[in-house]
Amino acid sequence: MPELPEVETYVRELTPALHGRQVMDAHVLWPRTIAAPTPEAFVQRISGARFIAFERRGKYMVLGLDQGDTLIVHLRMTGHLHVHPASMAPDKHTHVVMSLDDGRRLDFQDSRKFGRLWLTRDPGLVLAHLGPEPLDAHFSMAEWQAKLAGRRAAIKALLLDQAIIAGVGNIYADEALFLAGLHPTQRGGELTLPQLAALHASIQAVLLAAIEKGGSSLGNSSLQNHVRPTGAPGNYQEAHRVYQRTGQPCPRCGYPIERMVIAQRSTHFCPQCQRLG
DNA sequence: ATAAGGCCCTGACCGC
DNA sequence: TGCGGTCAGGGCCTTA
Repeated sequence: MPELPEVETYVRELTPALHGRQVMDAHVLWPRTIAAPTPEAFVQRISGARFIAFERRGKYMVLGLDQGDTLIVHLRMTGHLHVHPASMAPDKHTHVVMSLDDGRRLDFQDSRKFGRLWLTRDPGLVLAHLGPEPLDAHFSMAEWQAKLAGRRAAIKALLLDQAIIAGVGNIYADEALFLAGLHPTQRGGELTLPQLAALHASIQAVLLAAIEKGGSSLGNSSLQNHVRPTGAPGNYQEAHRVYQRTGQPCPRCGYPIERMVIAQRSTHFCPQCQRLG
């Protein structure tokens, strides 16, 4: 559930905490968390490396190190990356710990264990499958149109496809479709030019507004899906118009929000404001 | 090439 | 109170 706005918030807030910090030592407590290289090689190569660059690509954090490696982090559903005092005991869902040269510790914790870390000299290889960045100035209508042309799958499913557009997940797909007034089962390839333009604009608007609020924080306790590096939650969940608001009145017309399943994902929409056709 | 379904995981929640 | 079953969900993998 951390999607583009949540990951962007992470990268922005981790930058001042990690910039110039050196990893002194690392431990892997759940080996499958390390996608590549082997956990042993991961520990060896990250020890001694210094964080010098901080970027986001889609839902990936891309943290550049000074010895040629890049640490790539994907939080998936419930992953967290936090800087703690070294004296603080890691919680039970902590799978990777990295001791820093300032007496603090960078912990990766993830109750669902779906999150992954890569250490690579070629980040482009890990990120090669990703489609355009929705907030990039180069994300044009022409490219958007081309990506969806001929596609017969539901637009909701296509919005979740990271090769079509990078960084949109279940929350922001539902919110963008509502803003654009599009029914989630509409086939992607059958959208008209005005509909494509409305969706293109809605995706950008909803992502920017969510970044402004530090992302959306949902769930509770150990299933909290997004807590900022500072420990604060995001606030955008209060602005959700349809996501997880089944039965509540549509903010535009008052009709109850409905829920359906598309591509095995719960989908929330207003049947009045988002009509097929 | 595209689409659809399974899988990885575990905490929350429900019914008994 | 406790137990078993079901669900959620991103993205990779397999199958059609």
